[in-house]
Amino acid sequence: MLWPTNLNERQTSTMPKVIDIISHMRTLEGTFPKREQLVADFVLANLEQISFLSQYKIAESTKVSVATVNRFCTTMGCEGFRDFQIRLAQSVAVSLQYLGGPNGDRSESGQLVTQVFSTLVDTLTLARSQLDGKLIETATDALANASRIAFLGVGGGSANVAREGANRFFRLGIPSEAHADGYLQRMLASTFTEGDVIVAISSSGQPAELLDSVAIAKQYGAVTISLTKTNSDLAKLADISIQINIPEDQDIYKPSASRLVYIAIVDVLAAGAARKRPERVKENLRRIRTSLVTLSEDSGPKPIGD
Amino acid sequence: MLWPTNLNERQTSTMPKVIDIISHMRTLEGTFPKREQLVADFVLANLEQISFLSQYKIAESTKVSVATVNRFCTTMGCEGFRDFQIRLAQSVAVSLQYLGGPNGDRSESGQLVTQVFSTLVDTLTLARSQLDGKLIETATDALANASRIAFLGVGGGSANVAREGANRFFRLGIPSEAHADGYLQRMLASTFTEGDVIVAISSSGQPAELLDSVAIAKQYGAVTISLTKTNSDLAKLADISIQINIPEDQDIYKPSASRLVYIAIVDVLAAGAARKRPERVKENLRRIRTSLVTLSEDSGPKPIGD
DNA sequence: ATACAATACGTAAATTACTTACATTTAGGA
DNA sequence: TCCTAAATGTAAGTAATTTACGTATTGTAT
Repeated sequence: MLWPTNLNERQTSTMPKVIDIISHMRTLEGTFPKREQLVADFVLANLEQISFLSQYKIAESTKVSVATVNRFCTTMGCEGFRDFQIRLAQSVAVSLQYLGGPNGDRSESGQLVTQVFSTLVDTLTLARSQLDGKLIETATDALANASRIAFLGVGGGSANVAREGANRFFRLGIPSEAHADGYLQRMLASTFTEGDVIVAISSSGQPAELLDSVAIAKQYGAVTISLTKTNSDLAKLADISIQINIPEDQDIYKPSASRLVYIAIVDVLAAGAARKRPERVKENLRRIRTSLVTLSEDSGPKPIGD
Repeated sequence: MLWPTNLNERQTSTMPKVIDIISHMRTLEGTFPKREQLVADFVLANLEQISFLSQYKIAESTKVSVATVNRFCTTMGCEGFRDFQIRLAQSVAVSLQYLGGPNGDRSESGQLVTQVFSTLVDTLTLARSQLDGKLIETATDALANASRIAFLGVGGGSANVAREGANRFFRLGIPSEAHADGYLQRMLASTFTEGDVIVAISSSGQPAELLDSVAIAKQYGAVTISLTKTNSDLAKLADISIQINIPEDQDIYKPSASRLVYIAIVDVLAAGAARKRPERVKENLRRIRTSLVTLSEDSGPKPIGD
């Protein structure tokens, strides 16, 4: 536990609520009042330093009043600035643990790399906390027993995730395809029936072609799984909905981390399904590996399918 | 003084990543003055709480004066109580990391999720440590100024990474395409010339079509960037080689994390290139966003391209 | 459009916490 | 025993945080 466990009533009053304050901050991103948002931005941009600064310094740097900085802390669910400072220090320490800390690379590019990677790690952490084991269990069960699977996605990002899905699952010996075209999706959906599984992927959860396809497939008895935003239309429609709530970064120069999270979840599903049908998987992977060996002489263990 | 004290030094000097103040305290055990030793004992006995207590409370509990508590902090090599508190919080957070957090989800699926995600995070960390800022700088420079870019990949995984690349870069206003077919790749490569950039992606770094394509494009004056295994043929061939050494997991049930790392690196490149041409990027993203708005009524900030 | 309510924000006072200076005590050695 | 230096506590001084309150801004219902 990161929080005081005895000594005074700290413990009984307002305790663990916030597990990882950095993720929490990203979650709240955009919901802050204007000036507090400035503080949030500054904090995120100076994670490592914040804990060693005073409220006053932060107020100065962000051009807001000290009180606003303080309010920002309470908005974050902390007791006050002090409390916030400590919790942030802990979160940062944990993150640095993963990222190798303030290593020598202070160049602009080095910072860029760090920034992108830490966002990814943070986002992965955030997503992981939203995944329910039971739900994954249900989903992998359906997938492992599917007679065929279609991964549907619309738009660059989701379409690629869909391809990844197909790419993973056909290796398990389950006929799998990915489609990004709305008409094809609907047509395909209408051919799906009992024993088949549709996986609809969308970070917005709104595209009409996906909603239609899922509805159609459902009607004919196929199992529908969605991988999408919490409470979106798509999430409500599918039989099994893996719902993830990821704050999209407001920095338009920074690629969104959500695709990566989706791919990670697809990985989880594939790994889970693989465990449920070990013999077939082994045999299939062996065959695939064999087919690749002829393509290059080097015969060491290598990633399957580049 | 053990650690750098002010902010500027903090950044430049080689500070230990995570200062382990706890073991430092244990090292000094016994060398403290009598009353300070009392403080040390108390701190070690209440590690998790200390950071949320005030000097007064500690002085009270240990029956020493506030000044002694403060002196204890300076003998520990800290600036003062504040500094000590933060550092201790960080050490404690890191220690607790290893002891397995409040991971409620002990189901088999929950563990599966944890396993996949932590593998990913570990792999990302590993990759991050192998990335050189200067190289990224060179690569983003070339990309940002490219008149067109082709992302080439072979096989399911790399081909998808290539698509991701194209998907990212066309948003920046740079004509970008992705190809997975060996013949197309070679044909395309022969049309590339000065000002154009080829990005060849392969986790093995051996596919002949990639090697050929890179060689051809190079010959006609295009810049070639590779994203591949350290010291592979492809890495040796390309002008700018981003080399990553990732141990492929032997657990065949566990999807390989390398694709994810490659995508992360593509993200870095895209983010870096975006920063180098801010105006064009902003305008392009605005246009894309606008084009999407008509597709769904919700107009809040959303990921671009689902 | 207007007025009312709610939220957001800054100023300044109040409080709390931390630091330092100095006086007193203690311990060890000549 | 006396002297010195280190150790400790007291209390003053300083810095930082929190709270209270008034103004401005935003949103909403009439």
